Amino acid sequence: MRPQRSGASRVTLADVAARAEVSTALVSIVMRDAPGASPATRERVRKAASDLGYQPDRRARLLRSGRTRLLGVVFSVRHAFHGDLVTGLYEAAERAGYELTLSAITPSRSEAQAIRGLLAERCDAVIVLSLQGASAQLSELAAQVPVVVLGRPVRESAVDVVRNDDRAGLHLAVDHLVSLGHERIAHVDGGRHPGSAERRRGYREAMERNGLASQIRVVTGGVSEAEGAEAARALLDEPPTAVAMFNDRSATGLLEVARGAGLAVPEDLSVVGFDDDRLARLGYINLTTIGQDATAMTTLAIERAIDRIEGREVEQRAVVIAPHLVVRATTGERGND
Amino acid sequence: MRPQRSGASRVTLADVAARAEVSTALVSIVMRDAPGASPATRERVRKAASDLGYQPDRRARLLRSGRTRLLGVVFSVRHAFHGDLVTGLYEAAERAGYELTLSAITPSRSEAQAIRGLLAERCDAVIVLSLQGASAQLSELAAQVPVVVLGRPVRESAVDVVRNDDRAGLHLAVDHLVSLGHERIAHVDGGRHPGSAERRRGYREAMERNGLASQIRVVTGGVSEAEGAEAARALLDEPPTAVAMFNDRSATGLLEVARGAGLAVPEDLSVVGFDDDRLARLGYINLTTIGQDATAMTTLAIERAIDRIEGREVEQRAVVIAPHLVVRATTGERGND
DNA sequence: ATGAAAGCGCTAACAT
DNA sequence: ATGTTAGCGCTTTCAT
Repeated sequence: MRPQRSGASRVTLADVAARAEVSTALVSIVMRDAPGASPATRERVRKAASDLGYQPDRRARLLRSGRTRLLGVVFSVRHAFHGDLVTGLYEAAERAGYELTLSAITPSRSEAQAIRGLLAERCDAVIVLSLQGASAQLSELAAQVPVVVLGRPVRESAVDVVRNDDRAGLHLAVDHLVSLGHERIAHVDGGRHPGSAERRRGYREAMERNGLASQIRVVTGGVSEAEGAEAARALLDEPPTAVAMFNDRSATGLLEVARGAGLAVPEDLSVVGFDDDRLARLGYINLTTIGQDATAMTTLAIERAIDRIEGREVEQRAVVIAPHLVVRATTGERGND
Repeated sequence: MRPQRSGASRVTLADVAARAEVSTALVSIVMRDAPGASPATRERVRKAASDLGYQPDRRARLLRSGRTRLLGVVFSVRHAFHGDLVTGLYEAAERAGYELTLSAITPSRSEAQAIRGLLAERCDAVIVLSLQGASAQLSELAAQVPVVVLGRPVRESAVDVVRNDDRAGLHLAVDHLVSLGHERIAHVDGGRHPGSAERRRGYREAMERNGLASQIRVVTGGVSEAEGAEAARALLDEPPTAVAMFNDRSATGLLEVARGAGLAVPEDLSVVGFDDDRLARLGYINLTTIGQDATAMTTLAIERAIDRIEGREVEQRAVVIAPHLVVRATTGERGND
């Protein structure tokens, strides 16, 4: 069977070399901006390449050079925040001279499948944005290739982790509410979601530090709008004056229910989210929230991956990034209640 | 400079062959499930491969065989609906024995850059999910590789298009509202968004067909929640009894404003969205909407791409898929107004 | 059924 | 500065 031509421009280095009347090695040098070619030749080769519409074949290039300068990224199509992270990863990778190859987790494609796909591409390292997935898999993977987990706390000692400081995030949220005069501050948590335990702890610590230990009230929530809405119903019997939510999505669900029940925000109820995702920034939601520094996280993740690839020593496996408070319209001074 | 080992399992075909005591050609045959090996050998080779944790190198494989069986997908990290499409594409590609490689459009990575990245991977075809981007680029691209545009109407005759029937979608929306007794039915459009013109036209046609030409009322909207909210304010002066929105996101914005203004949904106002995206399905939004058949669209897009790759004749460049009505909680019988 | 050998498009030694 | 040559890991004739 003859190889398909598939209508594509199968222009090779050799074609460019022939047209520029030089050797293929020289063309390779020019295309890579490597030293060892006269300006005149460079000029001529570049012209020939663009005349022919030449595109270097990444596979051949990388096959030959042994390393790929390719970073695999596992992400989920369901999380808006992953989109922000992917954005940052592309930027950071480009700065470092690396390429990115994406592999999605979907409802019908598991984290394991996504990772397998990446391994076949011979990435130099893998960055995992997934929120769930068995940690054991990660250890196995880490034996094959350096792994950096982004945003999720993992216990595995074989992988690097870059993540947000969830405890500090809830300290910020509670302190902000306290500074507005609130005392009856509840927390709707993330249920069994990874990270939920740490945010809960941050909430408790901050309440205690502010002398509000007796006011501690944790309601089981979750990651979704619907779970936030459900938690809201549980809170409504005896509404607090403020609530720190597990994330922005659940905060949105709570807002909807609270307003439906006739509570004005922030006059009757102040609400703080977590993530600062696109949702929170929407004009009509305009949610006060805890921002994760996506740029810092992605830059560090890429840096860390490259450190591993290039065999540099790394002092600590986990890097924790400080979050920041974003004040918008859903928090205000405690009213007379 | 020695090629980096990057700590990875650099297990090759040759290693497996050595361990199984056969030739590399035979290992290749077994790994590809190609005919020409005895069951006993197959068994032995497979064992050797798994003992060694062998992973075929896709680049080398594809480099040699000339074609890639690789489909490039350009998508945007900002659109939730693209996530659904990517999900479907993975499934359809797998059924067809093709691999997918993703290239994201982000706020800092243009459609052109995303496409360039794909070309360097020597995909056999490219599927573009982008909503914006210059059509001229697509023609250029189409000269290099078969291109299928998914979901966006394009005038370019050089590319294939698979998309939803937007006009039919608005027919469904209006007919549904009419069947509930509504007459004062407005439409908030998508502004300059591609596809907006066709949905507007569908709305007008359906209104006329139902003898409601005099009730036609089109308000400029957009694709986002904020734009929907703004349109809502424009409508509130003289609220209709029902409104067909450009999409689910803008419908959400409108819902928020309408409820804030004391309008009950669906008692005072019925609302129909468009897309049936995750937003619409959320319990507390529960939006009646027009569903696009993501599965059909993705299956057809993959089919079409493969038809082109394999040089089959294609009867028509554009395929239009029928949408369907999803009735949820935001539409009801017209009240006494 | 199995193996030897050529070569995909490219890069990296080594020549000149 | 430029050319020659030998592979990277795999698939694919073509022998056996």
